[in-house]
Amino acid sequence: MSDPKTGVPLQEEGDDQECPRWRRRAEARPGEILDAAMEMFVEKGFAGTRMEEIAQRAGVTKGTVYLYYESKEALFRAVVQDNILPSLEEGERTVAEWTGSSADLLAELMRRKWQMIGRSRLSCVPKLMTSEAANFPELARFYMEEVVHRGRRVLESVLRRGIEGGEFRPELDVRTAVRVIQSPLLNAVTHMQSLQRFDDEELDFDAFVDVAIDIILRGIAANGDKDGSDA
Amino acid sequence: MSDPKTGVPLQEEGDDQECPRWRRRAEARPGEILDAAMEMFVEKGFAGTRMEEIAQRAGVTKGTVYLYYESKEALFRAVVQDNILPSLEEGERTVAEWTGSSADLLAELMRRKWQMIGRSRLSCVPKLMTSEAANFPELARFYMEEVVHRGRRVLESVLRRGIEGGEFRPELDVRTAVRVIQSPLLNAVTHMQSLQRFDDEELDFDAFVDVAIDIILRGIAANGDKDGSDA
Amino acid sequence: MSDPKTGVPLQEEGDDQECPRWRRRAEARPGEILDAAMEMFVEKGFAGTRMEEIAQRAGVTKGTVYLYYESKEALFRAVVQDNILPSLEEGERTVAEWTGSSADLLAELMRRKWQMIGRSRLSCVPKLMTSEAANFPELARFYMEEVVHRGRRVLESVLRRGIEGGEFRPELDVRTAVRVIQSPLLNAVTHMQSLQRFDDEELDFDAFVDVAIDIILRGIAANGDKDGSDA
Amino acid sequence: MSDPKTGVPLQEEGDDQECPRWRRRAEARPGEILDAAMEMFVEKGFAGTRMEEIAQRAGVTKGTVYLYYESKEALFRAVVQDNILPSLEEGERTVAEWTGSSADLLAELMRRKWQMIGRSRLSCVPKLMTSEAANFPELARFYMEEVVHRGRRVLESVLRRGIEGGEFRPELDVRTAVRVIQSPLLNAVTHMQSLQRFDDEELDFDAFVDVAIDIILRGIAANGDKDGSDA
DNA sequence: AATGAATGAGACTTCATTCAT
DNA sequence: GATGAATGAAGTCTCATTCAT
Repeated sequence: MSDPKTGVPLQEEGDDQECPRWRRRAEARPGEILDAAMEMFVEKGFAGTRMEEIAQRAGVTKGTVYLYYESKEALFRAVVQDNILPSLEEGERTVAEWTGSSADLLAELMRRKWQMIGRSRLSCVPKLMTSEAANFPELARFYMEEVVHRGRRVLESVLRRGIEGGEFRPELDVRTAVRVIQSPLLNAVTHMQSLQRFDDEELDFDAFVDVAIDIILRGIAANGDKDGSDA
Repeated sequence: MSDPKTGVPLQEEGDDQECPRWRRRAEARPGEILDAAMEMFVEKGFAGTRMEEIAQRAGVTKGTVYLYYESKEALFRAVVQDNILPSLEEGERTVAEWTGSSADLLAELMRRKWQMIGRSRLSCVPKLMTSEAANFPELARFYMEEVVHRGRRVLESVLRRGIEGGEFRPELDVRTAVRVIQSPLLNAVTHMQSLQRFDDEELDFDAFVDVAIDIILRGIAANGDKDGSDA
Repeated sequence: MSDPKTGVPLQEEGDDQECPRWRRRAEARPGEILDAAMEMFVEKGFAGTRMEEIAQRAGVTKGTVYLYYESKEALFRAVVQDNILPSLEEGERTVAEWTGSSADLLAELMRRKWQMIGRSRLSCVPKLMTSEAANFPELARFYMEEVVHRGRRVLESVLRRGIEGGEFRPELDVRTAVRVIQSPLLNAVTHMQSLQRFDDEELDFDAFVDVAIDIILRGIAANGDKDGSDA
Repeated sequence: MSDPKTGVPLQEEGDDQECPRWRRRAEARPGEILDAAMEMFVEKGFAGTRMEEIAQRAGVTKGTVYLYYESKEALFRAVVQDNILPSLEEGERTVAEWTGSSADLLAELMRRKWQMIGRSRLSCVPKLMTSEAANFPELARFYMEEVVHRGRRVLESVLRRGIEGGEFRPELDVRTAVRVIQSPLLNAVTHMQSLQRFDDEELDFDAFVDVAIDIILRGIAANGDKDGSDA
């Protein structure tokens, strides 16, 4: 969780003990504002969003937003950071604990990521960072290092493990392959947050993930083995 | 080409007849302005870009921009449309005329698209439309129909042809597979236009396209045939 | 004393009769708030001071200030009036009762005024009125009449008495001379409240008063007598 | 002259050569705005003045002010600096070149200062700096050093010269006396800029200066000589 | 065709004031 | 009596757009 006031990451302070009734509502505020801001930023972009719209959508007035976030920029940073942080270690743990085949691990990672992204607020981040990178260079660097690079490392380790186990083709250029493998999900999420509503050809996202897994696993499988994770 | 003044698609008007010497230079203006606008819009987004920055980058003053484009919105529409239109029929012609294998056709299409996109101004469009869709709904619909859907139709026809010819797996869900297949390139282009500069892990785009083609062709190949287009 | 609520001058109302124990502390509040307000107004000016700063400095919260003063303006008026009123008749009494020489009386008045001003809260008033006159015309008129003009009358009477007694030069333009005579102290007080802290050349205010008295008394002394009050 | 944009002192640039007709007006703008700002700042203080009022008084609109001054603060700094700078060396030159008596020199300096201050825009500075010192500490320091201290040095040198020449009393505490001597004029100027309009007792400023000179010169004169500069 | 001074609507932000607790 | 969350009017500043030259 980041400090609502500045948007800077923050370690826990244990000051939640005594809490008058009427603060309950107050403490929910930053969350409501954050959600409203996220939706607006995704829809209209940072510069295209008015603070008043965010306030309205959160059910408060302009001034109230400033009680919790000291500027529009701080609010944007908070949207990105608060939505990223909870999901950071997720994938790394799964890989470390996995005992099955590498193909199954890869499939599992993609499905899980899909679930997490698709149904949580994390899904806004790739679209936001793509759109606003140049306007928030600090944040962009943070995102690249703590999210993108870390995500790549995880996938690379899975690929190497699969190659060593003879599951995946040994001649694969691991670093490049990882980027290819990430593409379908990344694309789907971004599309969902922007052009989706103008696309009259609907997409069954669960089916999409299955097809992506299928094609990728066949695409990287070693010779004799062309079974994807779901026959 | 769209009418510089309104940014609305336009069929040729034969009004170039009388053309004093000094208009030559003048007619180069819209192009310079368009390029400058494209760069700024990609970098900072529509709302985040100031007309004066565009003018400066184009080497003119603010007022001059308004001689050619009647508003900031018209300029944005012109950037998108003028960069889209030239490439529209491209793929369709290639498919219609192709006589080789479907796998080779698919690989050729991807490489060609890459060349076109990677080296032309078209590459800005996916990023722009992703970021600004909600702010330009008309344009978004136009883009979805005339570019995205048409592009899908082309790839679908290639897949069907490959399936009929026994090259690709018959059980493929064609419409979904198309979206998976498009992802790597789409992703690469978008990344290039936004987060790339914050990514210290460089990427050899030509290699990336080859790996993507390789994985995809293997991923969709029918049983006995797992050769990608370049062994 | 002015009514804390409105800042309007007020004759005593006998409403202090019933007074529970816990009001004791509460009745100290206006004083603390008034002092805090005075300091802030002197430092930052009326418009430049925030109610919250005043509250903080007084050790209460914003809401509490409004329990005692109905608006920021009322608080400002109270600062000025409450600091002026106690000192109003002071000088007049001294003159009426004086039996010594006029030169000594003048010196005594200046020293006493200095003591009163220099060490009391009255010293903020000239600076405040100089800075905010145009924003508080009512108050400015009140100040001019009840303080400035009354002060001039007092000094004029001293001068006239000295002239009649042959101590001071008879050709003196009394009304103008009074203003000259007032200048050094007025200036010192104002300087103390504003630029003093940026002045690295310190000033011994007691010595300053002595020098001022010395120069002035010599400056206005009649022929044979050029002794200041302190030889 | 300070750079209109930032308010920072500036050395001359000789770029006035070719000047289209319509720039004439434009180049007068900063001056008009500066005058308007000066009047408003003196009247209402820095925080109490609205940019729109300044614009209106200068006969332009809000936006225009920002073409010439990048912020309200920069405008304030420009008001102070542009009004101070022209008068800086003035007094020092007079003293250096003087050949008459020290008493006459002192009287001349005071009269000249009065003329300069009383009739020029410089007169606003003492009031502004007194009121806003705490809000513009940089400027306050600049003012103290370049104006106040320099002014004191000049007067001190005159006093010392008079003492050495036997005109003024040798036991004078020069540094303190200087402050006493400066008071009347300083006070008059400040009063004129603030409380004057609420003071129904008018003051003949020229007479005031004469009386001040008279009292001061007698006040500091050595024994036998009690002639002011004007018998 | 080109300029750049000027405009003014509109955005971000602040802060005096209110009020439920 | 005291609090501090909430409000919304008002102020600073920006920038798309216009227009005289």
